[in-house]
Amino acid sequence: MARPKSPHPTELELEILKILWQRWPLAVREVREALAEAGRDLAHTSVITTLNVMVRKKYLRRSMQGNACRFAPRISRQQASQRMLGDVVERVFDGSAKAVVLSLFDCAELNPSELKELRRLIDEKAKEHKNGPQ
Amino acid sequence: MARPKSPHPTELELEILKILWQRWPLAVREVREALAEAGRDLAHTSVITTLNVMVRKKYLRRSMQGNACRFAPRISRQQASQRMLGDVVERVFDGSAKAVVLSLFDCAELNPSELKELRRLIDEKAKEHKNGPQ
DNA sequence: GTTATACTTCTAGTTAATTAAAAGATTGGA
DNA sequence: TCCAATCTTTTAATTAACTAGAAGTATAAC
Repeated sequence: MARPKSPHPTELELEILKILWQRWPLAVREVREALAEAGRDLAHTSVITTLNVMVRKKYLRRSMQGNACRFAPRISRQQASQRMLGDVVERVFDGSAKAVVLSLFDCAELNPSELKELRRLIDEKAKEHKNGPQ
Repeated sequence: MARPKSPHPTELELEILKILWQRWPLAVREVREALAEAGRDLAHTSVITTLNVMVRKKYLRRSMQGNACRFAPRISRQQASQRMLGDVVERVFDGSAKAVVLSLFDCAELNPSELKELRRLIDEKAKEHKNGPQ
């Protein structure tokens, strides 16, 4: 076997998805401009190549508008985030949500109001559990 | 620019780190056996190559025992996990711990006792905040 | 002393990811 | 009509990751 392909959007692919999650469908030129604004200055052809790869991977959908292509996301932000987090939870933390939260305390500096917010989220989830998932 | 190198241990590298976090230092043969037990059956030379790459990347330390090499981790499990999670938090969730926890609810099925445990963790963290970090 | 064993280093082949030049196609104006 | 602009497709170069054969070295066995 050789280099295995990433099961998730790569760095550049994620940048592109973030752009398209905000606004779609976009022409290549528009994607390129947004990337440049985000500090990623690529040749037009580089952007096309990457977009077409992402279509092959089913991250994007491609449609034609005249002679130009337009691209739209095929996976939602929630879907992608959840899969990427789930992968880290499994692979790195062996599935332990507790370990994740503990690590989160260290890597994201949380102020008291954010902690309060988190507790509220958990209480809500616990209540939902008691009443059965809707 | 070409393919950028991963800022984190790759899949295989993480598998190896997990083995060495449990028990170290290990000879190549021992690492190979542990990998095989985990379902990853590699040639002896493949294991050496990877281990040496990991030394170059400073993930491992190499020492000699007679004519054989022995390898030990140079980064802790906590360090690695935190960096990998932190990266996902930044890149995927734009730094929002709240979004991470919400996603965690969906990707890790949490039973009521686990939720209770999580709340305890948060309360503890909040208290620590009130008293100032030690 | 030669041979088998156990280890290493060296070399190299494969695919994914990133980048972009070269070339081809279409359209709109001068 | 032909040229310029604007797209695309095709081709290809580079590096990381993964894998392992070939060859070299040293130790142990007979």
